[in-house]
Amino acid sequence: MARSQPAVDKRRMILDAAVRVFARQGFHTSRVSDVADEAGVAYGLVYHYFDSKDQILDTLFLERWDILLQAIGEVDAQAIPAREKLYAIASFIVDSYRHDPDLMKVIIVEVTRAANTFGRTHLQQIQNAYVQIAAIVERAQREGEFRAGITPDFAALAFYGAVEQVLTGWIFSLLPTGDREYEQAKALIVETICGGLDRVDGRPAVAGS
Amino acid sequence: MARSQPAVDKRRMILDAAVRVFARQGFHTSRVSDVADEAGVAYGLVYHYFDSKDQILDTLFLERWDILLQAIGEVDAQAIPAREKLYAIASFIVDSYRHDPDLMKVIIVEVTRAANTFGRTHLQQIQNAYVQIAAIVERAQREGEFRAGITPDFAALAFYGAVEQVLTGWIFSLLPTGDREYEQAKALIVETICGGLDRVDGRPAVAGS
DNA sequence: CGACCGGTTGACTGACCAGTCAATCTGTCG
DNA sequence: CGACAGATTGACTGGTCAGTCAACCGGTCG
Repeated sequence: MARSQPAVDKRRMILDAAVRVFARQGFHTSRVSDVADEAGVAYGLVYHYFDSKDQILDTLFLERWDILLQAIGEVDAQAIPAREKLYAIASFIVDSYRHDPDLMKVIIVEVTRAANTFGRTHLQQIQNAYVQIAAIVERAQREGEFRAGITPDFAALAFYGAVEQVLTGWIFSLLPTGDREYEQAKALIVETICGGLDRVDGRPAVAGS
Repeated sequence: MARSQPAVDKRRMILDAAVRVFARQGFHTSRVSDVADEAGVAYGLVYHYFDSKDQILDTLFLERWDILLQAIGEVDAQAIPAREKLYAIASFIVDSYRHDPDLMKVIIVEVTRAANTFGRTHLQQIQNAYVQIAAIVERAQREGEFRAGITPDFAALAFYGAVEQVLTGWIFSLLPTGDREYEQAKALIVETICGGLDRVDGRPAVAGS
């Protein structure tokens, strides 16, 4: 068996296995032994690399959320309309789901939407995303792209809420999945939040797919 | 001690105690003995009235969700614009929170947002709400009040997502609470989802409080 | 009074599982 | 080689609770 000097990264294998197990069974019905088995590793090794079962989930969440926050920051740094910024953020999150649905499922279901369990610990981190989105809205209002009257905090909540709700719909098979659906969702999220549902004379309807 | 023939309703006392305990500690860190103690009742009596700890939560959820579904149905039966229907639904949910924050916290945090635990069992029931909201949107589109192009399912998701996200904000103190805030939230949810964030010439900004 | 019964009690049990730890393995370096 | 260090193993322990159950209580009825 070809293996490099430091051997295969067992820590990484445990994290990857944990994603699969947590996605399949849910965090709190997963036993540490399930994760060890899935990783093909002895029970005790999990505790060589992690202090606790919780810490595994913390690690998964923080790794990914940092990437998200950084992506939002980069989007915001570009000189493009706010609507396009929101589209880029929705895209990033949707594509994250497309690329690794199990990981996103775990993060959303077990952390983000579980605010009284793990979310509690990471509330600050989660809120960072809202704050960044609110800043985008606030600037767009100041510059006249978005109308005033809707508080930026609120708009951020609604935007993030829509994104999370759509992912949740995919996760629990309430919505069809697929490349077409992913692209359509990005467009519809932005179109709903920015354009609204109201019919406004002279404003064209959204183009189909 | 004055007590009527059938004695005080111990079953109800257990349910009410459960709401307080689950809201305070979260469902899965609450012990059945915590609920019994809070209700001032012996441990075993809980199992006289309920088959399991889970069934207590199921009961709380179903009781309340039925009321919500019925309220949505009644709203939809009225001959008023869709925008007002959505406002009435948002009002109902927000007022439910105002009236009994602990109960709504438990329902949202432990059931609605916990789709892989309890939500799984009640997915159908939860989805009923989406379906009813989508029907409102669909009709409004057919009648020209809402523009076409945004699928009703999607609009329902975004609307419900915004409401749930706001409640979550209150529950975890990310948003200020209070009568003013509740009224403002109702208006802003509807204004965001129906009116959108975009500035549209000739459309007035939202009035303040 | 005495039998009966639903409501009520709380000690107890059985299962489960996170986390520990002593032993073993593997590789490296002098 | 031999000794040391870090990686790896998995049996075991301690604590936690959900759910059970045998006993008890207080009212009702014949």
